[in-house]
Amino acid sequence: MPDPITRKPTIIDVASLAGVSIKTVSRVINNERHVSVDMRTRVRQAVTELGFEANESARGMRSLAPEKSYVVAHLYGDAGGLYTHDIQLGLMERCRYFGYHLVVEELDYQSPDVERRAKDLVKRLKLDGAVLTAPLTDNEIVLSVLDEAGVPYVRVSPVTEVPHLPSVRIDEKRAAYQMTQHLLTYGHKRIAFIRGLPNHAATIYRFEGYAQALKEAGLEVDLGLVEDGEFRYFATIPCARRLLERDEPPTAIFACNDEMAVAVIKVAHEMGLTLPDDCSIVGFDDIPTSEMLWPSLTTVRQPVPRLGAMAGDLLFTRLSPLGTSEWPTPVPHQVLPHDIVLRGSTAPLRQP
Amino acid sequence: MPDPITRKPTIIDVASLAGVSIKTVSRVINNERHVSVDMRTRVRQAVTELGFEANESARGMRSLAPEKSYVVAHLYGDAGGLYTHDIQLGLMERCRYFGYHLVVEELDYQSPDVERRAKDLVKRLKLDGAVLTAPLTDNEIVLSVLDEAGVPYVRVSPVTEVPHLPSVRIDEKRAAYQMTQHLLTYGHKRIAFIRGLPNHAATIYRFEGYAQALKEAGLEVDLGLVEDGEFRYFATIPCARRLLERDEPPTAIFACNDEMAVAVIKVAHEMGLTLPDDCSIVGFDDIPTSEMLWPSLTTVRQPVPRLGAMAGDLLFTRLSPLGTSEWPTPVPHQVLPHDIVLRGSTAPLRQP
DNA sequence: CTGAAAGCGCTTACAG
DNA sequence: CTGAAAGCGCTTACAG
Repeated sequence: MPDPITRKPTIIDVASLAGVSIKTVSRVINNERHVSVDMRTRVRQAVTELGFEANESARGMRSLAPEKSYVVAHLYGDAGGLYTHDIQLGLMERCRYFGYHLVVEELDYQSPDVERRAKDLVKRLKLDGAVLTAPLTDNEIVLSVLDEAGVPYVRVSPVTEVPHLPSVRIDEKRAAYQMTQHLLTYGHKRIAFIRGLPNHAATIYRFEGYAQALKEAGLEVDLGLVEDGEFRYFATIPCARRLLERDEPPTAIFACNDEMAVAVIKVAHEMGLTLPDDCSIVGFDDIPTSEMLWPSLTTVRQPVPRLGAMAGDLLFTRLSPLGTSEWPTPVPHQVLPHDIVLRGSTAPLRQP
Repeated sequence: MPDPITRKPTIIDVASLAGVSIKTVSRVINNERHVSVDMRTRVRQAVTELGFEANESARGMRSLAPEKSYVVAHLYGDAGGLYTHDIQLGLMERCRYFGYHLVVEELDYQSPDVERRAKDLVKRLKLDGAVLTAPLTDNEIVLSVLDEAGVPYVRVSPVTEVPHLPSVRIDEKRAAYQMTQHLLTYGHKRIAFIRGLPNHAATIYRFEGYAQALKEAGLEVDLGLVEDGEFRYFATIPCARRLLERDEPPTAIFACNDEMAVAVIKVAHEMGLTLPDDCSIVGFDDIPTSEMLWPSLTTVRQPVPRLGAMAGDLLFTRLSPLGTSEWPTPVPHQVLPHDIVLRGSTAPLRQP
């Protein structure tokens, strides 16, 4: 017989110390009803005295209700960027509040690896839930892995809204429409647009808003003024150069995220242009850098950490003990407000 | 008897289908030796035919060797910042390579909460390992929780090196020394220094390098030229203003991270100073913004993602099947190389 | 190389 | 309100 001091105490040790059956111990540690106060006290005391901790494996073997893992995942598809980090910041804050832990997983949506990795994640960690950001929000493989495993998830800014899948986003199209109107109001007519990666709501709807504003102003989208910057600084440098070196350069440039707008400002500086007089430049997101620049950047403020926090709130409300393990009806589709932040990088069109 | 189609298949189902004992099935699925090829094939076939998956709870109940979780954590103490994100970027890449998942946890080291949260994390997720960044690297509570749970960890840029605890860092002091020398070579003598948060190696050793370079040049540290910017942009704005509005303003400012240097540049612009002629400004880290600025920032390039990746490599090498569950001897203390990146924000001292 | 039996630490289902 | 017994799906230790 092993030394009782070295062995981890079991429910049997607790029962014999408290002088009750193991079933009673089980009832107490699981907070079941129908236990007398006396029993409860004696068991509680024995538990603390022995430092007893229930063996989760043994529990998991018999329990019908699978034990909650208290782990949720943020699944994202694009390596870097402040966007990802800010979503995590907001989500993390809610995780802490609700007592969950956050696992972050970058899934390469173009690789055959996705399915294996997603499945491994779900199985190994027994995920209680997930938050998806672009472009995984619309990735059929990832969604079906989660669906099959019964893992509830919230999509942040999906391309396609699906009625029964909760989502959180801003009104991308309207924001881009308003920003374009701001430029039009300043008298600009030759307004270039720099797109991000395809398959992102941020690219698709922002471009739509831009196009609609032009159209309503009686202007046409000039595809010669549309470039693809992949959301990234370095990819945007040549785009900005092409635009600004045209015979008739645009008088305003709308980059559909701030990182790309920063690249445009840099190129303009290098070319010796005076900002914002020679060219108005606007971005989208309001990353911290935008305010730090000179001139500081006119942009759309998207409450990114709040998007993450809101996604967490939806998830944790459903996962709470009171939750019905169903999404509420109607399924939530939150649209958070954005702001048009006017700063130093835009100015009225200079008269020729 | 339940419908065999709805029930998850067990080792018994596999055994009876394959016509062997459950023990043989156990041997095959655990890749033990001493099983004939014939048996092995029959069992394998039955496993795939039934879609059998071992029940981890049942396994965990008997197994002596605790099952690996394939989860490691990045524990950090300060909310935001690109540094944290870049560490994760590098670490994540190694996680993927070695087949691990990454949980990120922000622990408020000033709250009594830390211990409870750290313990919950270790227990719930059965962490296989952890990577710590400042200021948790030197937090006794967190370290002891990990030690007691037997979770191996790697510290990134700890304040105090401990021989038996692996670490990864750059030579902060030498880098700051070199950067200060760069300013001295340009003829600067009134060089201000902006510190970050206390308890960070980044604050302590960078200041030491600065002080040593001054001393060797026969100069003294003027505490009137030392400010505390908490590593953050907004906290640094008033510091920069105080410095630049002095009767005898510094001719150069060394901010001990880039975010603070960016704030200095912003304030200088707002005051109408010409950069770098009126004031040379340097930072530390080489965040992406530094290159995007105008003028772009002279700084120390710290390979942050590589620090994260290296921490991961140390951890995963120890966790690998071949690992001895001990750190190698001698315990690794990696010092990665840094670069002094000269850009547009520094210039020789203008002769009065 | 293979198998029959015991038992891990709990929860379930049933009886009182 | 309490308990005695069975059994979850595996691995361990032992026997052949």
